[in-house]
Amino acid sequence: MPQRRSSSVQSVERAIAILKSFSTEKPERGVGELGRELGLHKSTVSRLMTTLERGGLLTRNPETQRYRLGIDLIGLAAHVIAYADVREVARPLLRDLAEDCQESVNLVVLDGGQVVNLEQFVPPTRQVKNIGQVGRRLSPHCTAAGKVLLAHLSPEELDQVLSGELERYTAHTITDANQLQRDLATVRRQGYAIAQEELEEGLNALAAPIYDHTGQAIAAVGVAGPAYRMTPQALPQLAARLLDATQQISARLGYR
Amino acid sequence: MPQRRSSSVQSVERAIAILKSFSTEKPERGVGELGRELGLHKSTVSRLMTTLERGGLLTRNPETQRYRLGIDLIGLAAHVIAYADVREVARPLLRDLAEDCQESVNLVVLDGGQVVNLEQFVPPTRQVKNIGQVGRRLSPHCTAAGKVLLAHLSPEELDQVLSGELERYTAHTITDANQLQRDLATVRRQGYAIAQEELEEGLNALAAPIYDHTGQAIAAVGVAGPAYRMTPQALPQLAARLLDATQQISARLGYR
DNA sequence: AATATCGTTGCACATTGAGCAACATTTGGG
DNA sequence: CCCAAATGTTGCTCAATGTGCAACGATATT
Repeated sequence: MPQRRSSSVQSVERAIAILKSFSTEKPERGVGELGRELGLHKSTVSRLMTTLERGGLLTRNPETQRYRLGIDLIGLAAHVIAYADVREVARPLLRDLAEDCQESVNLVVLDGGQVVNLEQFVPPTRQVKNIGQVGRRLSPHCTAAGKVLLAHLSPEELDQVLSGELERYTAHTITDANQLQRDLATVRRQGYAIAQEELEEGLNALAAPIYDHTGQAIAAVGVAGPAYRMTPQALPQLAARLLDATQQISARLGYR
Repeated sequence: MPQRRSSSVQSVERAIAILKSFSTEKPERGVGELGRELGLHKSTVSRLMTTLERGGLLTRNPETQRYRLGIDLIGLAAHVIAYADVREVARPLLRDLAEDCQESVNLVVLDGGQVVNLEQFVPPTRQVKNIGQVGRRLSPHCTAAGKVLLAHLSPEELDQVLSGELERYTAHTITDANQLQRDLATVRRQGYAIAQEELEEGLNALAAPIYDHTGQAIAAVGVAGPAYRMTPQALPQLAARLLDATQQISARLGYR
């Protein structure tokens, strides 16, 4: 009696696991390889992948016989409405922001208590090219953008999100709920958030909210860079530039 | 004996059908509604959708109880490597192109013998906002961009694609394979394709190829607009501007 | 209040999916 | 050059799993 999780469809669960096993590091995957990783028989994986391929969610590289994520995912992603407008509106402004600041800029939202990266812009000169970051999920308490979004939740929603442990990532991560609450109050007051090496040593970030026409903070924009460039002295200027961008975006979404 | 299609997983097929049932017109869907549409029992659909939600491919609107496509699809789409570079490189240039031409611009690729829209840019002034077009599939023979891509296939691949009927959409649709072959030769010669009301009455289009560093035509850019604006007299100028953009993109991808 | 519509859940059956093993291919090494 | 190891696909078989049914609780509509 395999502890059947209430009303879930096993094969679909597995199919999703297969889709999610692809990443920037592993953009192409084989049947046997995945079978081992997921603890499934290769025949099972083979059939699941064949089905996904028929559905357009996977394509196969005719040379290597291995699979890649399929183009139809792009169509599906395009219909993820929730934030389609924001992305569309924000894109050009964030591109400029990234260029002006010469730091990488992210557009994120809160989903299921986590911060999800919708879009990333890296300044054209720095050829870092970490496009794979899009879709990445992070804890909100250690991210500037996460703190911005938390700061705009209702007390109940916030409690919900903070009910669990606050995981420690670095020496500077805020792991105490009360301290975080105080920090969020500051964020609300000054209109933007700062995170100094709270997620990763040597990584600082700034973030500000985007409001839609109803006044809801639906997304946040973060600017992140190495601590030696994003010094306490440099932050005010960057923050001003950031707020300029986010306020424009909010305005174009009908805010105020 | 339900004619079981060789080694496909039924529940996964159905899950994919559910995902694909979302569209710009129907961005939110309910269990019963979908059950009727797909000919499945609501309990079945309920369980499938619950599973998809757990996997992040669906979200539910807490107010209406209905489902939407989930944010994780954005992450998956971001890992569809095949054309990630092209999109990234092409975006700013195509935005400018759309603005200059004051027509809508599309970035498309060929997949499974069909033309798939990867990205669409509508000139900012015209608030048409048909973002839903992304992911749409069209027949190649009646599209300017489709003809560009067909023109760059090997003879065998081309035969493969043209093996079926050429469906007629308007009086101008090319439905004769030989005539199409001649048209494709013209496309190859002049470096771009024209489609005048071949897909839709009153809709004209231009398209040109994008080459990657290996010299392969991996994508095409189309400019489409109403026939009364995209007149035969206006086309040469537009084509020049289009080719300028596509050549720049190709160059940035390492072509030549 | 009464009725319709919604989505979820326990139950029971058999359909469907998964493991096994054999197969056809390809790859790499000795 | 051939053997060995790994690849992915397919018939077969059994039972685990997914599905339809029906009953339920919640909302919405009249």
